[in-house]
Amino acid sequence: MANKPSIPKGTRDFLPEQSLKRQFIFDTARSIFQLYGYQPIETPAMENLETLTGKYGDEGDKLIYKIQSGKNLREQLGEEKTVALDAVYPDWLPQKSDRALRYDLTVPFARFVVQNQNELSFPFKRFQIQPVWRGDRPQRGRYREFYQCDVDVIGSNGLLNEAELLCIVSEVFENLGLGDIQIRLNNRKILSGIANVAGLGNYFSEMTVAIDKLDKIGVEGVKKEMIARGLPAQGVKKALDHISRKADSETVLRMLSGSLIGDEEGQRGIDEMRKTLRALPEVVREKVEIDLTLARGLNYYTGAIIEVGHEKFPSSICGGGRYDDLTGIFGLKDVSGVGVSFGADRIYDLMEDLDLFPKTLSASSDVLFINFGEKESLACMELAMKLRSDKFSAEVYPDAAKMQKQMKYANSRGFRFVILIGSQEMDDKSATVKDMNTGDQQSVRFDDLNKFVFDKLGAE
RNA sequence: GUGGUUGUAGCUCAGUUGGUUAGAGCGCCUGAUUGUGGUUCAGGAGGUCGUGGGUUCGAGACCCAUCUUCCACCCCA
Repeated sequence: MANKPSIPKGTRDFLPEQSLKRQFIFDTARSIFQLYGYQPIETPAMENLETLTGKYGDEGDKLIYKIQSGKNLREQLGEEKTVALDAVYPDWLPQKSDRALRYDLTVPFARFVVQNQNELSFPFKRFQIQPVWRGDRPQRGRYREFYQCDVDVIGSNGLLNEAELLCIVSEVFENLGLGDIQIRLNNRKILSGIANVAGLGNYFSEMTVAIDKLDKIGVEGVKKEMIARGLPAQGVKKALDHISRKADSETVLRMLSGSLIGDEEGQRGIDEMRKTLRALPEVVREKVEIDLTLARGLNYYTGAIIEVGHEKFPSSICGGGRYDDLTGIFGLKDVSGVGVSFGADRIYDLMEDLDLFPKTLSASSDVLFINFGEKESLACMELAMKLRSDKFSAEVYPDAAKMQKQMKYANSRGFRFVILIGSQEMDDKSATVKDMNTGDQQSVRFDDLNKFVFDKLGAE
């Protein structure tokens, strides 16, 4: 082998054991999504570049993976003519890119809805479990290729949707064994109201970016950052006074309602928040906390914003919100949506740290037939088929390899039973069945094999 | 994108101020046990020290570049 093969930075291979754990997360999410009536869809890994650009903010745009496609100018013009141009624009000529790998599942979903609107009935509830790509620097919990599990409902303004999504969030994590998460809820309209009242209406995005770091760098840190970004000091102080209030949600909302008098948008936000909370079943409501510092960078959110964190994990493991006009960009007006996205890979890392995956996931097969030669192995093929008809997993070792090698394979793969059928057993029409846990072995008639395995496995 | 960090056997890691032939544990292979794994014992294979340059009589170690790992920032699932 000349050079060791490798994979791109920030991507990973998954061994069977890891893959099973990942499947567990996907399966858990999928079953909850379906329980709430969401339907699966899939979209292509790549989108036209123009579909994605401008949707994620300046920072996001930089992280979109562009795919070189179409004919670049060098090919069109020929090597000779490009030499001069090359000197002036060194990275312009070779790059012609009009496609890109998807950055998330929400924007492609908006595109999907617009494109397929005639086939869908609204409100349309879908889920989607697929990989996305970001040209980020890899770090713990951040990869360049990772899976998102998205649930969205589009074509409905009702706040019952927000409530339902919070229920889903709660149930998915409960089912994964991650009951001790923090679900934080905020509303962009409230933030907007605070900005207006504080006289920071023109600095909305600067303000949100800064206050989002409040739990990390503290009030003073945020103040410094906002002033460094050029916000008027007076407004900064005012805004921070509103935001850094701590109390139970009803009290916070009442106080906010007082301070945002006269600001229509802010009042609407408060009202939405109230209605959302009121719609939550008690078991879910007690897990949701209002966090006025929650901002979220994605600029398409217009109402509720949701984020889920865990104290043992540095970044959010799930997030989402309401977007009033994402489809508008693609030509379909007045269709509002809400959704959340579960970061499967971050959830995986966290669950691995906390040792939360069920032990039974290390799925081992039930039965291995030792291969003693052609004639014997053919009998094994028949018996294996019969075992599988009763849903026992069974394999026949493919080569008549040394016994020791076959037994070692059985051991490392974790088979529960090894079945030996050599010339002796062929004559007797009964198999030697070895229990790999105890080491015991006994003779079982071919006809009684299924029942034997059933009794043994059923007893545990 | 900015700053730092890591890379030695299949895996986890030792390797002194630069100095002969680069080590350990685990795993793997062979045998004790030619129809019995996991335990035990004996033996064995496996490394151009991430890659490419450079300094030096001499580089796994020092310098530069590049790739990769992890971390902080930015941002985010």
